[in-house]
Amino acid sequence: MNALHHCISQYYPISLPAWEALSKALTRVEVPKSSFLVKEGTVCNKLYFLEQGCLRGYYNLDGKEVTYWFGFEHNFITSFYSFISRKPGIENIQVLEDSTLWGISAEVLHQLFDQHHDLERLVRIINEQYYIRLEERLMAMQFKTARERYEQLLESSPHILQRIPLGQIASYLGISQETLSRIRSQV
Amino acid sequence: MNALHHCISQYYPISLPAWEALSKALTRVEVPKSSFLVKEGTVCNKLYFLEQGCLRGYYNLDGKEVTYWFGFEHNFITSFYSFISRKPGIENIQVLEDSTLWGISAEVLHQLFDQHHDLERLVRIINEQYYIRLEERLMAMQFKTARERYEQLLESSPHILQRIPLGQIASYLGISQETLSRIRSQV
DNA sequence: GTTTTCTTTTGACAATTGTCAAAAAAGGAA
DNA sequence: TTCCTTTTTTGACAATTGTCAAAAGAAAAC
Repeated sequence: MNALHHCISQYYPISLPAWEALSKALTRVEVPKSSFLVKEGTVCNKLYFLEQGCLRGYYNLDGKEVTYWFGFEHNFITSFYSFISRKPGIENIQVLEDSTLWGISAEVLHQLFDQHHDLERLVRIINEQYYIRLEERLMAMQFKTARERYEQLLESSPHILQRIPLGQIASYLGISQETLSRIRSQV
Repeated sequence: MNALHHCISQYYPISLPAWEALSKALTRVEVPKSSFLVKEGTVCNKLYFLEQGCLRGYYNLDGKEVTYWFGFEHNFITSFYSFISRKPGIENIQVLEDSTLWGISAEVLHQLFDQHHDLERLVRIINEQYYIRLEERLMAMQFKTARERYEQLLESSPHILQRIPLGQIASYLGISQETLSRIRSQV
C-alpha cells in the first residue's frame, strides 16, 4: 500500500482523511500468471493499482490477439472504456506474471469523490497524465516507421523487452512479429 | 454561450452557481481564418470551447506539417500537453475557418475548481470521454489499413471531408496525400 | 536428459504505402 | 473573364511491411 501512497503523492498530495478513506476502500487482489483480470464482453467495474507484476490488455480482431498496452509496477490498470462507460468492453486483461494489485469499484470510488474533493482532483490529474502518454503513443504510431517506434520503445521502456514475448511487443507496436524480428537483427 | 451550457450538460449537469462562475470567467475570442490560436514553442495557457468554426492541431516533423487533430463546433480545444504540463509545446493550432471560441486560463480554471467541486468533476468526466476517443483512434492507427481508417472516418465524420483539404486529412490518417487520393478514386 | 511446447528467426514473395515529378482541376483575386 | 495560387490526381518506381511456411532456438514439462 505504501507504493500506492508514494505513487499518488507524485501526482497530487491528497489529505490524510482522503487517504485513509481510500486505503480502507481498497481490496488486495492476487492473480496468477496466465489468468484474466478482465474478460471481453463483461463490464470492468474496478480500477486497479498494480503493486507487483505485469499485465497486458488485448482484444481479438480477425482471429488475432491485438495487444495495445502493457502494465507494470505502479501503473493504474483498468479496462478504461468499460470502466468509464459502464458497458461491456472488448478488452481482455491478461496476467503475464503473478501479480498483486489493489482494487476499488466504480461505485465506491464515486462515493469517495463525493466525500473527498481532493480525491477527485487526484484522479483528474492522473487521467490527464495518462492522456498525455496516449497522445505521445498516437503520434509515434501516426508518423514514425516501425523501426523508429521500436527504437523509441527501447529507450523509454527497455524492461519491456526482457519481460514480454516478441509477438506481443510487435502487436503493441502495430507491426508483425517477423518484421520486428528483422528490425532487431539489423540494429 | 448557450451552446457551451448545452454541451456541458450532456457530460455532467453542474450547479447553477458553478455555471454562473464559469460563464463569468469566460472570454469570447474571435479568430480569422489562417491565423494561429497557439504557436509552437509557447505555453498554451488557455482552454477553449469552440462555438463556431474549425481548427486543426499540427506540428512540424522533418519539414512536414503533421496534423493530428481537427476541432469542430462544440469541441473543447487546447494544446493539451502544454496546458496540462505548463510547458512550451510543439503544437500549432491553426484556424481553418473564421471561428468563435470561449476561453479560460488555467489559473482561473484551477481557482474555480477550488470553489466548485462539481466543475472539477465535469472536467474529469470530459477528460475521460476525450481519452476514450483517443483510445479508439490509436486502435485504428495501430491495427487498420489506410483504406479502413479512411472508411471509418467517412462514417464517423463525413463533414470533415467537405471542410478540410485532402492533404491535411491524409496527414491526420497517417498516410501520404497521394495514397489517400488513390484510395478515394477506388471506393 | 529427453520430449514437448512455445518463441524467435529466416526465406521467398506479395501487397501496401511512400516519394518524386508532373499534369489536371478547383478556387480566389484582380 | 483571366490569371494566379492552391489542391488534387496520376504515373513510375522504390521502400517498407505483411503473409505464409519452415527451421532454429529456448523454455517448460515429464
